[in-house]
Amino acid sequence: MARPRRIDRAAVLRASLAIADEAGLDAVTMQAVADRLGVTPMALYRHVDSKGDLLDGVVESMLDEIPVPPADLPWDQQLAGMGRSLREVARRHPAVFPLLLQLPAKTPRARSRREQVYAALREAGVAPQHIERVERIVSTVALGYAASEVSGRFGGHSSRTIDGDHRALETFVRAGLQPFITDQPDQPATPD
Amino acid sequence: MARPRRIDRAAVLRASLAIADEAGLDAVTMQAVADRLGVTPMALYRHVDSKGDLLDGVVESMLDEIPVPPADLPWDQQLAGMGRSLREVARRHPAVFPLLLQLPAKTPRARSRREQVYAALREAGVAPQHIERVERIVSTVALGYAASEVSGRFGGHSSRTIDGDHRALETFVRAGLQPFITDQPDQPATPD
DNA sequence: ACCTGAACACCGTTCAAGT
DNA sequence: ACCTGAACACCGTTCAAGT
Repeated sequence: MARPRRIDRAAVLRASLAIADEAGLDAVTMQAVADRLGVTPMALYRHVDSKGDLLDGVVESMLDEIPVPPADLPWDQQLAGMGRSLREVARRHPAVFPLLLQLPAKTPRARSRREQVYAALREAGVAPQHIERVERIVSTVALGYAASEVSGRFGGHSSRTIDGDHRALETFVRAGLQPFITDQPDQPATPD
Repeated sequence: MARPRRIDRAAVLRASLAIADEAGLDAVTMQAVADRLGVTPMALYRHVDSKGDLLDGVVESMLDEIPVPPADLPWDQQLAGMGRSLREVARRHPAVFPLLLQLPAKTPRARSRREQVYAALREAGVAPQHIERVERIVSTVALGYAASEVSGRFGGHSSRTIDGDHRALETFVRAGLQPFITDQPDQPATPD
């Protein structure tokens, strides 16, 4: 006889993320997650394969919090907007966010975020044969910088310094892109 | 009566790193580390405060493997050389390397690596008030990119693609630096 | 179909005791 | 000073059993 399901995978991931936000990654225990959902630890195994699978799911679920930027914005504002969103997600989930840099970006969700960056880079005039490479670079700076901030790698600097940092980061990326833009013949694009 | 010490902190960190390289981060248990050193797990606590302390030590110990580049090289070759070294360290220690992005860079060792980058950036002509900021950006791309590669975030692409990626990364960084270089008045530096 | 009780092997950490 | 034996609370995971 079929029972009504009391929890599902999404609920498990949500509870896990909440615990990580409140008490850190080590606090995310099958026991703690189960407690928060009002079930026993064993019940979780119907919805996640293992703790590793649970963690992967939690990390990826953060991608949903990055909004799709309006497509009618200029490319540099689209990129800057995504960067800002990324920082907000990082600050909301400081314990989990850094793991994003270790998650293979081959899931449908990761792919869709990547497409957004492709679109902005195309609009910027980046040559087609460089688009994928440049996306990897741009995404890595944004991700790595946000991760470094929330994991305290830069030490505690003031919010004023952090704001300046991000304006500098935007300047850096815009300038770094130049050699890959075709309609700028004075700066040669890298071969291959 | 003083016994001869059979292990020290350096030996503990070395054994831990070797285990992580061979079998991954999860394989690094107090038991496994102790086994490799021929002692009991409890013996480790005289040399590390906790497992977290052990892991921090292992992560930081990787910094020793980055050689100091010859100071008489042009700045861009110094930077490129450090980037290459970083990639080699990452490939030697794929399980541990990504944690470098989460380690507060305030230890003497991290500070000394940072000074090297400062020196190269000064030689490049980066304005003094931008040096620290730019170092954070440049180090983050290099670290983040190497970490992404070894943790498989980019998926398995061919070694040919990877080489192209790194030439592109160097081009990107060189170009991104331009706005922060004082003796290039056509590109205004960011305010603050 | 979904959840639980009982059980298993393993984990990090402590503390008093040995040399 | 350095290492060990014994013990503790906790961890992820399994499997048969309940509804």
